[in-house]
Amino acid sequence: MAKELTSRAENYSQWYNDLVLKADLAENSAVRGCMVIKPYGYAIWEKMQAILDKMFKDTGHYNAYFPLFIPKSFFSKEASHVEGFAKECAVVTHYRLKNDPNGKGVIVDSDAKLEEELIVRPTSETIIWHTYKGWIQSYRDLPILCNQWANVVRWEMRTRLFLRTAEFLWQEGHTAHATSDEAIEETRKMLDVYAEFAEKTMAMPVLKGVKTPNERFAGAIDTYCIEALMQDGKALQAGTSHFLGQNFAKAFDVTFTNKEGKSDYVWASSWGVSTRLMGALIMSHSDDNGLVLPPALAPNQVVIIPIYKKDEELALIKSKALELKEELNKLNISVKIDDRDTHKPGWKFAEYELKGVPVRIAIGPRDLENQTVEISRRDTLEKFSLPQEGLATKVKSLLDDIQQNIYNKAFNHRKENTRTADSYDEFKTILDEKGGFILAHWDGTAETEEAIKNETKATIRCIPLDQKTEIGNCIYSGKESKGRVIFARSY
RNA sequence: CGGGGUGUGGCGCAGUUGGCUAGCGUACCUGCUUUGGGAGCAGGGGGUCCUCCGUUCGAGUCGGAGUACCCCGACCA
Repeated sequence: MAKELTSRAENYSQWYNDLVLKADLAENSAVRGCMVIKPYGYAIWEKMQAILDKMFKDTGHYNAYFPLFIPKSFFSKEASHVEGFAKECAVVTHYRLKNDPNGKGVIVDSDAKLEEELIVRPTSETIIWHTYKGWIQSYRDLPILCNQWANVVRWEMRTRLFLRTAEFLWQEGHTAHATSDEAIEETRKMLDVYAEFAEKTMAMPVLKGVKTPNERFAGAIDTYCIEALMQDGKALQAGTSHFLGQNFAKAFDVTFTNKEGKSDYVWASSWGVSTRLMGALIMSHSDDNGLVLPPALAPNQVVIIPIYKKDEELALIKSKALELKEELNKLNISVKIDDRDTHKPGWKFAEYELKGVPVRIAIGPRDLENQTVEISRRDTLEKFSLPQEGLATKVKSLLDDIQQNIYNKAFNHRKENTRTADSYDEFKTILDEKGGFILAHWDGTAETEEAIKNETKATIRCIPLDQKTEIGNCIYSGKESKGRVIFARSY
C-alpha cells in the first residue's frame, strides 16, 4: 500500500488532511498559511466556477474586476465594518527593494515608504462602493449586479487546507439597488442560488438561515447563510449572502436621484462562496478509500482501464476503449483512458478510487471474448459486468444514480444527526456524545449565545428560514422563546 | 501572543549511557519474471542529520541561542 489513508473513524482531521494531500488536490506552500492548489484540485474548482458563473449570469449578473489593494483609510469609513472587522490583514508599507549593502540579497528600501498603507483586500465592499459612487447618479443607473472572481487574504492564526487559508479564491457579488425590497430580494435570491448549487451540483444538503447579530458580517443588516453538516458531526458555513442596507452607500456617499426627483442612498447586497466549498465537498462524501466526487463535478466522470498480457491484446482493447469513449462523449460524459504501461491495473484501481472518479470501466481479454466490460461505481464500490452493446446510456443513468445516491446518503446523515434538545444538560450530552445539528430554544440575547459558546464551543449556526413558530423556554436562561434555532460545533 | 511537541535521503520514521562506514519502510533508477485489486526477486543512486555557538579525543546524540513547522488556546468579516 503506497498511499494508505488514515481512517475516518480514527482521526477525522488527519484523514481529511491525508486525503487532500494524497488525492493531489492541494498542499501547503512555502508561504505561511497559503496553499498550492494542484492541477487535479483546480480542475474541480474550475468546474464549480463554471457552473456557478452560469447561474450568476442566468440571474442577470455580470463579471467585473476591482483592485487587489485597498487604501487603509477606506476601512475607517463604515463604522460597524471597522468595529467588527478582524484586523488580521496583510499590509503593504513599501513599494521598493534594494540590494543589501551589507550582504547578499535584497532588503526593503526604507526610502520607499508609502504615504498611506495599502491593505491586501480581505473582502472588497469598501473599494467597490468607492467605485460605485462614480457609476451611480440616477435610478436609471440601477440596479448594478456585479460579481468578481478574485483572491482575498486574511491573516488567519491557524489555517487548514481549503477550510481556512490565509489566501483563498472566491467570488464576491456586490449589488446596488434603488429600494430596500429589491436589495433584500437579491440577497435571498442569491442564497437560493447557493443552496441549489450545493444540493444539485455538490450533492450536499444545506440549511438556509439567518445569522444572529453576533455572527453577522460587519456592516450588514442581515447575513443569510447556507450551513452544511460534515461527516464528523461538525457544521460548515458554505456560503453567505448579506443585506447591507444603506450602510456602505452612506459610508461612501453613494446617492441617486429617484423617480420623484429626490435624492436617496443606494441599497446594497453582497454574497460569496470560496474554495472552502472544496473542503465541504471532500468532507461530505469521501471515505477511507479516498475522495468521492459527485459526477457533476468530477473532472473525469469515467476512467477506462485496459487489462492485458500481450501487446496484441492491448491493441484490441484500446480500439474498443476508444469506441466506448466516443459513444460516451456523445452523451457529454468525460472519459479518460489510462493505457499507461508504467502502472499495473490494481495500482490504477486504487489510484482512481483515491481520486474519486465516479465510474470505472475495466476491459480485459475476458471482456473481449464475452463482449462485456466490468463496471465499478465509486460511491458503493460495487462491481458488475455489462454488455458493451448500449453501454453509454447505461453509464449515463448510472452517473445520474450516483449523483442522487451520494446526495441521499448525505441527506440521511444530516437527518440522523439533527436532534432537538429541551434542556441545557440534554444539549451538552448530545453535543459531546453525538455532535450534529441541535435544534433548541434560545432567548434571543447575545449574552446567552456568548455564554453557550464559551461553555460548550457550540455556536448558533443560523435561525432557519423555515423555522416553525413554537413557544418554548431558552435552554440556557429559561426565558421565553418563539422558535428553535440551530446550534452546532463548527469548522 | 500564551502552553506543549517536532526538525535525520522525495515522503514516513528509527537511531541505546556521546563511539567506529547514519539506518529502515516507501518512493525513485536498471534487469528479468509479472499484469482481473496498490506485483516479486536481484542490483543501484540519493544525506551540509534545521542553523549558529559551545562542551569533548570524538556530537545526529549533551548544553545554549536562533529558526521553521505541527498540536492545544486566543482569532476566524
